Amino acid sequence: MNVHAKPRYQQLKELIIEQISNGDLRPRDRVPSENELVGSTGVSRMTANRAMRELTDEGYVERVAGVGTFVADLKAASHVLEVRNIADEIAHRGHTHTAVVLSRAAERADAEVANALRVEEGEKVFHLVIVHKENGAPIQHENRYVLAAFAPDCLEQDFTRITPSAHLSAISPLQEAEQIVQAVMPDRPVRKNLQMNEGEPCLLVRRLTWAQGRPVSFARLYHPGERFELAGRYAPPGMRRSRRDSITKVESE
Amino acid sequence: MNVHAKPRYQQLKELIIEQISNGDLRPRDRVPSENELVGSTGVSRMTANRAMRELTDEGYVERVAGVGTFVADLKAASHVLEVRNIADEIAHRGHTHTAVVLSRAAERADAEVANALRVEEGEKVFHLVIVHKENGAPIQHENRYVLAAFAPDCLEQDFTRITPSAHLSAISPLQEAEQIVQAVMPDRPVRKNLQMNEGEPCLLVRRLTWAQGRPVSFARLYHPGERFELAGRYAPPGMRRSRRDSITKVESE
DNA sequence: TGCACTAGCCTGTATATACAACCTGTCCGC
DNA sequence: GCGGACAGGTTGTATATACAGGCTAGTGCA
Repeated sequence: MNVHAKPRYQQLKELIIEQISNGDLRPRDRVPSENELVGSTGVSRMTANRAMRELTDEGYVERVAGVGTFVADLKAASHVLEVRNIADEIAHRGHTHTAVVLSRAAERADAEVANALRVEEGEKVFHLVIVHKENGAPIQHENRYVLAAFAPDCLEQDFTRITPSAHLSAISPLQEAEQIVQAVMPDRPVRKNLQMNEGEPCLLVRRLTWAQGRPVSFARLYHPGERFELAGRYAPPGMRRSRRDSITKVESE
Repeated sequence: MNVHAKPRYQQLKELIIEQISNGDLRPRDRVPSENELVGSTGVSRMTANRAMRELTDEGYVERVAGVGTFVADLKAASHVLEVRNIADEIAHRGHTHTAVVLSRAAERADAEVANALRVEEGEKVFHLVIVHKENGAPIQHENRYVLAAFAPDCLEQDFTRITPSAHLSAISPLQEAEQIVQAVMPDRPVRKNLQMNEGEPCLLVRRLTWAQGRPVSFARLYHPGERFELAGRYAPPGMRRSRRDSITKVESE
């Protein structure tokens, strides 16, 4: 084997992907079994197994023990948006991130917050309002509630230097998140804090974050419609494209 | 080995994940080498290799040949939104999808479309305007341009039965997509077609789709702000959560 | 005819072995 | 003192082998 050649399992994967792409193999078609691939390509069964296993993980094929391997149905159009930490995004563009803490307080959860965080009404929470700026232009109005029990020293943090999200991660790795994106009209305080024109819409991201098996933080993130874009790049499972290609972009000025 | 036990490589993965979760292993810490794992757990090196390789794919650890394996840095907050085919989404909710084709025409690409599709100005494209409805309520205004060379029989399709996206997939599997989400105010025709109130914002998804190595379609998808939400659920790489958990949801009425 | 069993293929996992490529620290010669 | 060669550990890949367990079709018996 040529030293500079791609690994065999990778070559085999690309061979199958090529046949799927150009129509030689269509959805539901049977893919040669591992032993057939051993016979036709000369690799060992373990190598064929690895290739097919990775194609399974990547969504190209489906396998049934005892039956065979089949080309997966097209997942028609499933596109992905990646939403990154605001400070990281800004840094990634080489811009400077600053933040202004408008308010920080310990509160009792009202009905809406309690419902979002899955706790009893009246549970102690910290309430933060922060405006994030990119090169001085306001880009995100963060209205966040943090479960006090999870982050007891939350109010002592310097949120001009560390985002609440980063502080939460530092306490315990974030397990998962749910978020909802909507277009809304900002209320007056949000509009003024983001220095938006009247009649301009906001992109609103509502995000619920889990850690240690329970929701620990709920945030409403408002972004000015004219200056903010969520961008995502999607490649089908296994195109071996770096995850880092997904970016979130801001149009500033 | 007990017949009913989980595979050994899986047990080993969970062991490492547990140590990362509870803080025994912290980001940048060194993870035992494959040979050390062989010694401490009794599995073969190939089994340890598979476990660590999958942990790498799933983002828990990073490996450097010749050096070792290290716990990956927390990707602070990287959240994902999955955007699915509109007809699938509606069907998934058990609602009925209908579509109205407002216009279909062969055109020459103007500067903006040509730029988006990376072709020369004047290239032949098909232009479709379709309103998608969920249980009768307009939910998406689709303004799409399709490269004529890629889908020559595009204008003959019955787009009340098959979405343009599905038709494109049928020609050739879609390779990748770029999309940008923004909050905007609709122009008059869009507002009327979506039966929106004046002053109500739109969620605008601009999507560029690749197939066979080149962009083949560019679409602007407008959604009424008050009735539409993009929802995403995110779990860190390797939580073994089904991809299907990610949903896009519409609040209807 | 109908049913149970089995042969044979398939995937899934586990192991031992081997070699290549990569990285780092050390030792030796200049 | 400096630099290069080298040893030893690490990951990455490839193979042969083995056995378990799932599924199907066909055989053969009642």
